[in-house]
Amino acid sequence: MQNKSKIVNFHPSKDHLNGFVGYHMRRASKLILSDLAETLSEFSLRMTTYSALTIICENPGLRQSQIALALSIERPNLVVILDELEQFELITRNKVPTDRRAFAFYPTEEGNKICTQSTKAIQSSEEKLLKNFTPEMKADFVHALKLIINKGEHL
Amino acid sequence: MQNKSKIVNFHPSKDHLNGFVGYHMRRASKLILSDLAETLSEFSLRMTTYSALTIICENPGLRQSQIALALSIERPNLVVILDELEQFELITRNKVPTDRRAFAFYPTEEGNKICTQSTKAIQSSEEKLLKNFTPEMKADFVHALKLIINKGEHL
DNA sequence: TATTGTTATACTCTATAACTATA
DNA sequence: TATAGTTATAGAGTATAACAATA
Repeated sequence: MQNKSKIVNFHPSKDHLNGFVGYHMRRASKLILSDLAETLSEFSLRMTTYSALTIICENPGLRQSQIALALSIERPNLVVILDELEQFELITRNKVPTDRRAFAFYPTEEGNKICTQSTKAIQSSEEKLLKNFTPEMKADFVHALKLIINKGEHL
Repeated sequence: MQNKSKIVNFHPSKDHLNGFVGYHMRRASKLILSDLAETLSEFSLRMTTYSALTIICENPGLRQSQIALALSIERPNLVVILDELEQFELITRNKVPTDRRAFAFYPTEEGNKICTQSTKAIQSSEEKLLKNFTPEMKADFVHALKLIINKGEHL
């Protein structure tokens, strides 16, 4: 505690790290993502498996490459993620009649259930973490994040 | 390109991932941090070594545990980071007379130079990445990130 | 006893090259 | 020739336990 106050003292307005998005992004995302990971662990999910499950629940029939593209996950890494969800019987991997190379993914009943439950859990844990935010601030913040994401993808 | 438009079509307003900070945080920070990493690689720096160098340049005499606390880096991981900066002769590791366990860190002349140069490089690369942001939006965004960081640390 | 810095280690996330089977 | 999914692998970043030296 006495150490903490020292720290606060030496990274105030004067330092030029303060203006940088990337610098604060690293620390803020670490906090948010580890909070999220903790919440999701109750459902045996990770950030990546949760994202994949959700996008499949909301867009049944998606193929692997589409999921990878939508979530900014490299295809090789996605394989393990979908394996995991399939092992837990939250999704099914189905051959596509029109393209024998491809698989289409659908949520199971349990998958839909877990998706809904974990989403609620995330909502309440995020609300705790962002309780200093007004709804408008939160909306602006998410909007800013989306701007960054879309910007980067259209380079 | 034609695949991209499909993707955009299936993750629009309806999906509930949209409201989540964590979900977008993962993708946005990946983009920003990899952009940053690319810029810093010109100076043989990484995000962590850059942060450590900068905080040392701005607060000469800091000790290892203070740096770790300030940057949210675990002490064991910081060892390697400071080793690297010392090898490149950007900082010096000095014994503290009053506490023989501790080390105090100071930037070298070269360290200060690289710090200034890399900071300028980051500024211009961030400006490109955030060119859709007004100065006010950027300030609000950084403010939101800081709120998250301070919130999490005082739990 | 507690703390500073260290070593060793492990786990996760991410990225790339190369393969197979289909198209 | 290109694409979908896969395998193997390597590199970061991060986290924890245990230790030596010192407080």
